[in-house]
Amino acid sequence: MSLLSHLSSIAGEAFTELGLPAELGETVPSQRPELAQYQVNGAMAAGKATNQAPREIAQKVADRLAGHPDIENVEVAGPGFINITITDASIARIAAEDAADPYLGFPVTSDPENVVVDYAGPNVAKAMHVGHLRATIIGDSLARLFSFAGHKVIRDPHFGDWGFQMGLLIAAIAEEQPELAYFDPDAGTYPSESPVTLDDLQRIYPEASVRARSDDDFADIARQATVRLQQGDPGYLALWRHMKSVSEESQRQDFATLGVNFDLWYGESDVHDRLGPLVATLRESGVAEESKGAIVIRIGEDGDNRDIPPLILESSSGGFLYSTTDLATIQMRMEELRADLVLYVVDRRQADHFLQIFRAAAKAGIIPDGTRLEHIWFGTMNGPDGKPFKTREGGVVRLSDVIEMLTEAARRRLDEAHLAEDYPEAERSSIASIVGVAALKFGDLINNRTSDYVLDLDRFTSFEGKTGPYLQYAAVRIKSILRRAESEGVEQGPLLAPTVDAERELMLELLRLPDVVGRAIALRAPNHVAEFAYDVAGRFNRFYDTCHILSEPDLARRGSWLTLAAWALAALERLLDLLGIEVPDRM
RNA sequence: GCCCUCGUAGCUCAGGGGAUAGAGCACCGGUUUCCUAAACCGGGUGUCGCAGGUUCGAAUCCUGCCGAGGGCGCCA
Repeated sequence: MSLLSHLSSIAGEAFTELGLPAELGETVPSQRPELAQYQVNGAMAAGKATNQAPREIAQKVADRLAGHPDIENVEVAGPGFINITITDASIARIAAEDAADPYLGFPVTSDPENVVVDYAGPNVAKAMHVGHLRATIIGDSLARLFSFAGHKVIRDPHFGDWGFQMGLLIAAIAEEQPELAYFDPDAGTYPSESPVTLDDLQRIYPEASVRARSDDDFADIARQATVRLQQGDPGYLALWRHMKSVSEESQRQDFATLGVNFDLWYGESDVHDRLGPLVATLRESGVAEESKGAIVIRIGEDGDNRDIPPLILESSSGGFLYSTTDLATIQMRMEELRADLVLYVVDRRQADHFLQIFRAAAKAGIIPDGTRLEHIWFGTMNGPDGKPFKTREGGVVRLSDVIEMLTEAARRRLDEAHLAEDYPEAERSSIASIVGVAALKFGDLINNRTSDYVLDLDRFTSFEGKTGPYLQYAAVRIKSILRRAESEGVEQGPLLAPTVDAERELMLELLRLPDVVGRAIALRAPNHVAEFAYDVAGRFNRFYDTCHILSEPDLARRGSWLTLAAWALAALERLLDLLGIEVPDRM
């Protein structure tokens, strides 16, 4: 259960008895741990509302709380803070409940929803690069959080495979290699081998993209190619399949390295059959209209503080765009997936795009009441110069290169510190990989989603202090104790009321889990989980230093400590899992 | 030009209208016959960009200004 809601309801009752709203009893962890464990601030707000002295109200509430069996001490301080310390017995009692609960006290929802998480956003012709990193690991963590909370989560990377970028690629390839069968209207059959590699595509696409901006003729050819592809030209489709599959192959590998899995692997092209009918219907109903040769939905509303451009469904050359497929994808997610909530984990720069899409979807009547579409935006990951992370040559940094760099750093750490020297080679390299990925994910997820931050490789590869490996190390230490306990026949016992500070503080920390996870979900903010996991690991490390479990002579105490360690491990592993971080058995 | 986001310790960043604004790194010192030292303990730093406002109370909410980044019709 949530200890804070338990305390809030006790305090709320005290306020109710005074004829005041129960919400005033909201209890939070104390900001002054040397004074108390928890605090209630409602008396000050009540004082204002009822024109009474806040301290008097606080005192009346405190008097009522003082009689509660769970409360050890209650004091009024300052302008009207109510400071609460709970009894060690009640800590142990609630701790025992949470420790035995597979959900660690978190109240799983009784009303599961279908939650679609749209994240990662891989594209044809692009290997995953560091720009995809945040979307991938934030999205993955959010998917894990909603799943833990009991919702039905559908993860879809929403592969970008159907827009103008395809026309650009086809046009550029046609120019470079006009002899290919794909461009011969009479070919009929096409090679089974791709004519291009991912490296080719990564070279061709940026070139074509830049060129189209200044070369109008080329841009026109690319637009026409887009339309021809979308209309089903067999040669273009055959080439498109090759480009799609070489891109996908490398991306799937990167996702596998990161431990990220999807439930669907849909792309823009999968809603292709919906595009024409959707646009036609919207024209008929008057939602969409022609403007400057294109078909658009005007989405401006009264009260807007600026002009918001219309959503373009069909370009003047007749091609469908990103916006069209996105709108059709919403329709598909409503009809086929029955989505109640869709989270778009996409960077901040696309805020206007999603504003347009969401408004258009509402205007088009394709989202039922009660369904929420949310753009979960995040800031940029920058290099040490404060600008988006690039190689020294100015190119994008491949995600696989970053992962490799971190894995190597973890490997060096093992070698230099003479760690794990007697482990088999396969295990050593597995540890290096797990630790490297943890450093990467934690280093990102510890930041507030909405901040830009600097990816400092020195910091990411230090593996000390507030890092992923720090958390893994704490978990590994517990695993080691539990292994030894088992081999020595030492058994876990019932949790006793804590007697030493380090023990009590670890318990109180672990009791926060339900509230922290709930808050992370409500705010769609994995950094709360990351921060909390760090706090738990820190508390455990202090406990580990202070209380030597296996040599404890008091057997009941030893059993209780072992249970506490097992609980801390379960919490750490769960929290790290919510961040998408694995824990090795030893490191 | 309009709009959005951000500005907190030397650096990188947390921070939920509440008390004395916190971590990590860096720097200095200490801890290992004991469950993994990737650990633990101690040491000090702030005009919370600036100026107003709301509030019993503001890093947090509002307004203006300064600075940085981003977005603004057929790219995604």
